[in-house]
Amino acid sequence: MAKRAGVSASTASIAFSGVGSISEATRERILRAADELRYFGPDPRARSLRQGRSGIVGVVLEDRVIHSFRDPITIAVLDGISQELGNENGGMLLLTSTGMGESSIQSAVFDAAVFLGCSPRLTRSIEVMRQRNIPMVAIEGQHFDGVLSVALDNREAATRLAQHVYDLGHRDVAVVTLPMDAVRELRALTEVIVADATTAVSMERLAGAREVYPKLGGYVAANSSSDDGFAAGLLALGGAGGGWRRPTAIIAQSDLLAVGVIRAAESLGLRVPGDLTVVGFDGARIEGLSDHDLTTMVQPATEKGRAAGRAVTELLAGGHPPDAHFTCTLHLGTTSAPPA
Amino acid sequence: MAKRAGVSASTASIAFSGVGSISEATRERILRAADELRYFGPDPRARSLRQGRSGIVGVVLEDRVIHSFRDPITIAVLDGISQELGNENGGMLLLTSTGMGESSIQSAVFDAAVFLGCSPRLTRSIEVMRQRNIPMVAIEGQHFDGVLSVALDNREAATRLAQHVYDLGHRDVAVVTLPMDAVRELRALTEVIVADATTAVSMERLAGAREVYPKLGGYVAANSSSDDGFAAGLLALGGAGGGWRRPTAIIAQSDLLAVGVIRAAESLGLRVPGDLTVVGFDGARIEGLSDHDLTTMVQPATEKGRAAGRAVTELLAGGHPPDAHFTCTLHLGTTSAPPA
DNA sequence: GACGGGAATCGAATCGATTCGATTGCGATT
DNA sequence: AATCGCAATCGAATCGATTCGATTCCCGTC
Repeated sequence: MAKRAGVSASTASIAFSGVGSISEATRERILRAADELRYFGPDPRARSLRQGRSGIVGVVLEDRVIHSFRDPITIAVLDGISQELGNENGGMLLLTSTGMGESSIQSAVFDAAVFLGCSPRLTRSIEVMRQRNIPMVAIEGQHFDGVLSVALDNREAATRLAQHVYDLGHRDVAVVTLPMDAVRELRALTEVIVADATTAVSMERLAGAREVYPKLGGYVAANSSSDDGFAAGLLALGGAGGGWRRPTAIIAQSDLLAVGVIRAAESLGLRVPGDLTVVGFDGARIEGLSDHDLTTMVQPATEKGRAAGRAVTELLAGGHPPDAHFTCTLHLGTTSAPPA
Repeated sequence: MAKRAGVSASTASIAFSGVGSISEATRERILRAADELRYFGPDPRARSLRQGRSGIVGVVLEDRVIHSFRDPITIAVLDGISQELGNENGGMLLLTSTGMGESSIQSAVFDAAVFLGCSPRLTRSIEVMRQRNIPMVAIEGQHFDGVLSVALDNREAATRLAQHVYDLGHRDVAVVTLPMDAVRELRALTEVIVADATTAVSMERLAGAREVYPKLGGYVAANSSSDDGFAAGLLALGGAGGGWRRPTAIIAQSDLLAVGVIRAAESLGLRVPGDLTVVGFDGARIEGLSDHDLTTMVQPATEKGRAAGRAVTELLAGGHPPDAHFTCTLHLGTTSAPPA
């Protein structure tokens, strides 16, 4: 114990933490001695064991880091969380829920967890954390008992957006969805996939759109990126012959996908919105779409993160914050118009 | 101790960790008992105290989370780090070195640290970590004893890039630099700022350019973003009257800044590269620059992250990996041309 | 049949703090 | 002068595992 240096044992703890009464004299003596012995305050590991607090908040991503970080919504959410947590407390521990990553969720040191998306894959981890009394907050995704939820009106918003497309007069419409499960590859959207889907956001947005277009079909993108949107767009627009009719509108489940779809359309010589209406979802201001102003549902991403951060803070303080709900607003851009 | 359930005490540890010999019978008995008692393996905090390992790698950012995440280079580096660390081990703990954040660097639980940029602000934290025997790796930035360095040939690369501009015939050139210190606002570049600069990357790139243009002046951007580049570009191009001559080329210290400068130029009615040559730095493929192919120095960002990740792994295993050096390659795009 | 070797198990020490109750000492109160 | 109260300090218990050395037990060998 580097602390004996001065004189005492447990008094040093008081000198460093400032909790408890201590004379100014000993305090200084202890700090000076610590300085000479190059002791820089308590060991974080021991401290966290004794106190049961580490100051770390775990953030569980659904994707590989690189994919998550390329998504402007995820970044905005992370920023919102960190805004509310502040730097002082500790930090955000990035974890992923992919495959074996689960083990690290169960063996890592943190006080509270925020899930960015919440799928059945997490069932066991959630049980573990519940048993350990670790507060949990899920931003979107499936509901679990004991997990505070920060939600978005994905379904209703998707309906409103589809209704807008419908009102413009479109009847041949296709959808490009976000990944529906752990499989990350471009596929035609089948009812089997829908039935087995585990990604709540994609399902909700699809269900919302199908309120307006009950038989809505299309493609499942490999990821939420402009390139994956491009690939899906090519398929959706370049379809086979026969009785097939090229859709006059495409509903993309994210702005990144929408941007890719627009690129695909233009590469096929189609004009947006003249020959094709494209709508997105998210309201992420994506650079590189200079010529267009995307019609999309704008979601309050940073606010979601902030709400999650606040909830974590309250939960750690022993409070019982309520679930949070956010709503999207329709942004009418220049990428939607009546069919030719 | 939930473990007594079965029978023993320390044997349970063996049952869970798999280290040591144990009969298949007791092992199963213990695991079954644990399951019934809803015991899900050892407490991470206690485990990390005893073992002196938590599996967490601290990543120290220089900026607020939101700024760091908007920078494609930072993201690529983070991805590289996480690729090498793998999910299994634990996770990346995001910390910031801004202001008071230091305290959290010193009190957070982690086994090794990676600095994304390394400024004098970190001096004390580095001393603390050195004393605690925590391996450190710095990606660019100032050199510190005991901190393994992953470096880029910023200076030489900047010289090569400036030489390219010079060879094209440009003599009236301005620079738009990255932030030079903790001050985050747009300012004219003065020698006072240069003398007091703490951000190694900016200084190196400036010094490199000044090998070719000794008196190179310009503006210091508030951050590395397209918007900040736009603001700086407007100032650099819209300058006062008198003996002032509009530069025929602008050297931006990052691609994001360069994109902003191009936007500024076009908003002033200037053509790139007809009326103005713009070069960047980084080689980040930035969407939204569809019409241009930026001339820039391409750096191996993901590779830097990977190297840092590998170094961390080796250091934690007790090895002594060498410093790493990376070099940039000039990409000749369509934004540089001889002056009119 | 005694002994050596190895596997399975247990007890106790340890990791480095925090915390709570107990003790000491000193000045004020009556 | 005895008592009370309060501030400062200390000892010991605790947080929940891992680890090391010791002990037991069983089997094969000479």
